[in-house]
Amino acid sequence: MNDAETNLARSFSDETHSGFEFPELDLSDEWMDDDLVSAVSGMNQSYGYQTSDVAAALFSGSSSSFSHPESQRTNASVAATATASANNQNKKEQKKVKERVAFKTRSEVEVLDDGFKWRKYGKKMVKNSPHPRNYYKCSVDSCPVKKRVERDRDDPSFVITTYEGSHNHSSMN
DNA sequence: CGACTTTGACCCGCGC
DNA sequence: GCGCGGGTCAAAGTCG
Repeated sequence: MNDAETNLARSFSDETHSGFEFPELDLSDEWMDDDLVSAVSGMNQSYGYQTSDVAAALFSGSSSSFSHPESQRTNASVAATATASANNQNKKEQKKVKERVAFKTRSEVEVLDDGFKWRKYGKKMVKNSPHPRNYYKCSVDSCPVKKRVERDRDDPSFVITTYEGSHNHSSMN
């Protein structure tokens, strides 16, 4: 882990950021699954924004209801687009009830501190991208949450983080 | 010394 | 049925 990132992330929530560029949150089909897909984009900061608020809200409220006051302060812009799953309860939704939440964040490091501890368990090269994709699991005892991190194909300064499942616990302790 | 990364192999679903 | 792409396992290595 990186202490510098952690400290930055922790202290970031106290600052006030206003120069927030919101570069056209495009939900491409690549990561638009048939499940719930939400997207967070933004941060003119290269890294160190506070994702724990976002993550906490998502993990507690299951991605549709996102009215967390903290998230506004952190400039996390959320587009809760349940578009794909709105009229698509054909086949997948009956089998897979796992919620899937995708973030697209501007960052130069892919391991962002969201308040949880992650254990990497895999790395793969993806076909449509020159960048690898990393697979993480929550390292807390019997927590089923998985996380997938990859870089944007044509904008490597963006990182796409996909959470899957919800935590059993409040934090990493 | 324990917890975590790394990395190739294995597995599985899907399209041809 | 086979090959490919994506996801996971697990043994060995690394780090604190």
